[in-house]
Amino acid sequence: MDCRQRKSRQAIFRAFAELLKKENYSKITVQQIIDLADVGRTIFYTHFETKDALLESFCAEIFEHVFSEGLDKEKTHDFSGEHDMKARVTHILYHLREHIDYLPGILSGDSDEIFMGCFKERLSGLFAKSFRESEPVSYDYVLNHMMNDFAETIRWWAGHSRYSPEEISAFSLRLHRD
Amino acid sequence: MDCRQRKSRQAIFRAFAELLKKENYSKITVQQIIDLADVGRTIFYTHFETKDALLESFCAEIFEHVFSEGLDKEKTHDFSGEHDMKARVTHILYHLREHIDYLPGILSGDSDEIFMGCFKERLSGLFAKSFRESEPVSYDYVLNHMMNDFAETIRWWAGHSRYSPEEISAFSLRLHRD
DNA sequence: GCGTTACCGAATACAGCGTTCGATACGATT
DNA sequence: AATCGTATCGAACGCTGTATTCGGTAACGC
Repeated sequence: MDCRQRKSRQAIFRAFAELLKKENYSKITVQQIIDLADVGRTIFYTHFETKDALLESFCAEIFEHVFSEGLDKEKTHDFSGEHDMKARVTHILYHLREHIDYLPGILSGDSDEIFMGCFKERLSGLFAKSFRESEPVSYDYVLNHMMNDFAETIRWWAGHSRYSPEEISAFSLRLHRD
Repeated sequence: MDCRQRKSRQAIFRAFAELLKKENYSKITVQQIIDLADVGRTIFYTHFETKDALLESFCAEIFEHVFSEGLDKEKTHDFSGEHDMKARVTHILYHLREHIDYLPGILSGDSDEIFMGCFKERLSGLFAKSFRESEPVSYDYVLNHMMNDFAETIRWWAGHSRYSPEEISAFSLRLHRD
C-alpha cells in the first residue's frame, strides 16, 4: 500500500485523538481535524465515509488493542493462569488506561452509542460467564447493567486517574453481588 | 396571562413529547416541532430561548411532578409512614412510569446530560442518606454510580414496560450491597 | 521518464439553528 | 364597538457544520 495513504490516515487519527483530549466528540468539527492533521478535506472523506465512521474505526482500533489475546505476559501485568473476573477486568483496565485521555471525549454525548456498540460486543462474552441463572432478575437487565457500570466507571476514572487499575476493578466489582 | 401564550406553550410541549416517542432528542428538529405543534417559528423562540431550553423546561416539568411532595396518598400507591429506600424509589418509579414513553428519547445521546442534571440535583439528597461512610470506596464514585444506575434502569425499563415499579425497584436495589 | 494515484484547496450543495421583520389576528380595556 | 397592545404567522436571512465535486499539483511505482 502507498505509504502516503498510511501517513494521512495516521495523521487524521493523531489529530482526532489530540482534539478528543480537550473536547467532546460532538463539538469537534471536521475542519478542526483536517487543520490539525494538515490534510485536505478530500482526503478525510476518501479515508472515512463520515465523521462517525472515523469514530468507529478509532474505537475498533482501541478495542483491538484492549481485547487482544496473547498479551498476558506483558511487563505491566501478568495474569497468566488467572481466569477470575477481577483479573480479567483488571487486565482490560490496564489496556484502557493507555487511552484514558480521550475516552471521556468519546463517552459523553451521542458518540457513546458508537463506542458502547463496540464495547458491548466484546464484553458480553466476558460477563455472560459470571452470570447466575438463578438470579430473580432478567438476564437482559443485568448484562446491560454491567456494561453500563463499566462504561460509567471508565468515565469516572478518567477524571480520577490517581486510582490504579486494581483499585478501579475492586470498586467496580464491589458494587455487584458476585 | 394571555391564554394564547399558554396554548402555544402547551402545543409545543405536546408536539415535543409526541416526537420524543418516535426518535431521539438530537434527531428532532425545531421545524418538526413547530410543524406538529402548528405554531410559527417566532413563537417557538419567544417561548424558549433555544431547543435545549425547551428540553430543560420539559424535564423540569416532569420532575416537578415526580418529586412533588404531598402526593403520597394518591390512589395508585400509598407509602405514607414508610421511609425506607425501596419505598422511596418505588414512589419515584410510579411517577416516572407516566412519562416512560418519551424518556428513552431524552436519555439517549447528548440530551441525557440535561436530564441527568435535573435528576441528580433531586436524587443526591435521597441517595446520600443511604451511603455508608465506612465503605472503602470514594463517595463521589458511589453517588455518581447510583445516579447512573438509576438512569440506566429507567432506560431499560422503557423497553420492558411489562415490569411493575415494584419489580424495577427490586432489580435496581438488588444490584447494590445495601 | 511516465502513468497512476494520492493529495490539495476552493467552491458548492444542503441541513439545521436561531434571528429579523412586516403583516395579521386575537384579547383586554374603555 | 372601537382601539390599543400583543401574540402570532411565515418568509427570508445569516451562520455553522457536514459532505461532495472538481481542476490542478505532487509523489510513488514501474
